[in-house]
Amino acid sequence: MITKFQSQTNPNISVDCVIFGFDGSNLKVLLLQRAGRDNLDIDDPTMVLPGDLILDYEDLDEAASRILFELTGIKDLYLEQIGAFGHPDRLAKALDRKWLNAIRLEPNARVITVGYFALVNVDDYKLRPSGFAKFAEWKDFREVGELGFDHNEILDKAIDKLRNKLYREPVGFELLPAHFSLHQLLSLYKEIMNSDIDKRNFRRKMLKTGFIQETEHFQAGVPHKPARLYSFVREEFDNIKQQKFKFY
Amino acid sequence: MITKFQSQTNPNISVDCVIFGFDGSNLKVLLLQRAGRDNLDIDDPTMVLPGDLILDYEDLDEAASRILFELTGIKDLYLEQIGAFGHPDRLAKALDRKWLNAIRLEPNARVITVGYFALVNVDDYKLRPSGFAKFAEWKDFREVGELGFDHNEILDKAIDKLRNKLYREPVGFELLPAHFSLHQLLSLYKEIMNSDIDKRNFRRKMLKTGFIQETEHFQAGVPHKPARLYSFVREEFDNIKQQKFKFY
DNA sequence: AAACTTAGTGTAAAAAATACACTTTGAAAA
DNA sequence: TTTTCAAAGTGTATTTTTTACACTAAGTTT
Repeated sequence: MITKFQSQTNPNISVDCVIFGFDGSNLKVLLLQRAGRDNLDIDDPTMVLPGDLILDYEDLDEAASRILFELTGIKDLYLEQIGAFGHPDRLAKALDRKWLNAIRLEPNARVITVGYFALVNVDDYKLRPSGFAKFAEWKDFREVGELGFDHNEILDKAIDKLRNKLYREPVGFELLPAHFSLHQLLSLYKEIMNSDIDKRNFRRKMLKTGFIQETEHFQAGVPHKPARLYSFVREEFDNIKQQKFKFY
Repeated sequence: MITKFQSQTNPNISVDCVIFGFDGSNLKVLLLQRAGRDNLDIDDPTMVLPGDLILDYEDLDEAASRILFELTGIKDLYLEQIGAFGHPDRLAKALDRKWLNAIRLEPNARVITVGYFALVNVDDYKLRPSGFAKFAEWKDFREVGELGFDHNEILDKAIDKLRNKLYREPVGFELLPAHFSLHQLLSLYKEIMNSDIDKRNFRRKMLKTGFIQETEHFQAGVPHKPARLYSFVREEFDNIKQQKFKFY
């Protein structure tokens, strides 16, 4: 990912992706170990977000899609820009510099990065682990340590954006399989929003929205009453979307 | 603005600012005519958002502040990043190319721009019109025509962000004088949100928030009962900010 | 003093949010 | 086959919020 096409890349602009996944109880972030053992002989255990310099004729969104595809094999996943990060010292830590010197054609170039967050269904991801998977790790978002570059800042912003988004639109479905139980959905909301939500009220409210559709499928292989599975009907949501205005 | 410091600028990264103002009934955007008559002999009537390449050791926010200061003389104004815009063809229109060739040291460089929106109190702005003012224009945001580069796209995104922001936080105060009537505030909300809002309900709701404080000042020079003026108490808002979670 | 213009106010009805606890169902174990 | 276990699934009453709606009050101008 890193050394390929280096001559066609723009040395000043990169894209970094925060890939969120949900394992049923915790919100996870996909992290990479910066120095893949076999690419390089520098010993650098730093974890980072997946990212790369952009190619010369590539739009920013395309660059993000490319990086995500190379990493997960998933083509159409939910992707949203977080914003640009451009502090002049964002690449100034000692280990960051060492890595840049080993890897980049222009290690001293100033780089602005554009952050993205992606939502993936972890099950899909497991289907085609890429060559990177060996050095990739799903990490509980609350337990992420110090990352390379300014990636902690990007991650924080991503979480913020995700919360804000979920507050306004039902993006949570992107993190779940096509058929999910209301319990799964509730857990997801609780986890992302970091708050308790009443089960009965949640059900009522969700079902009333009209974009959660009952299916004929049920949970399987559980040692208790299996829950009915539902699916998300995007069209219904799109209809409803003309939200009422509500101000502070 | 444009020719100054050109050798210290990064040729690949610029900042563009959408400056919003409110004249009491309409939301305005500050536009510049791209070719200042006395700088250049190219005849280019294209209107654009104020913007510039960033300086080598300047953070993105700093660059936006600098541009805003140079233009308006205002130092501390509300500023928020919109995001990065990087389509490979964003500078490809014929007039855009002509302008770049006339102005830029590296006219063919790919440029990613980072958009910002700023909220200013138009009264403050009037106090110190800069040298640019002659070629600057406050334009009703609904009546902006075709701008240079991809600036229409940036403007659209800015309006979107502003609405979203206002939906969640009382940023409207940034557009008003320190003392304002509830009527002014209501007009502002109606205009930005593009919707009718009931006067009595608005008053009640606003006053109940606790961050609108009654002052002893009244409107002056109006041919009718003068309205009481209020002020915004940021601290109160900050206290309240731990908003309840509400989902779709 | 009359006319004009905007400021400023209250109530009732509907909708939404909240708090709260027991029964049902299927699988597994006894 | 019965019992146990674990999560699924359900309803109601109260409070809060939202909405719709029209007249009086207070200055200024004529």
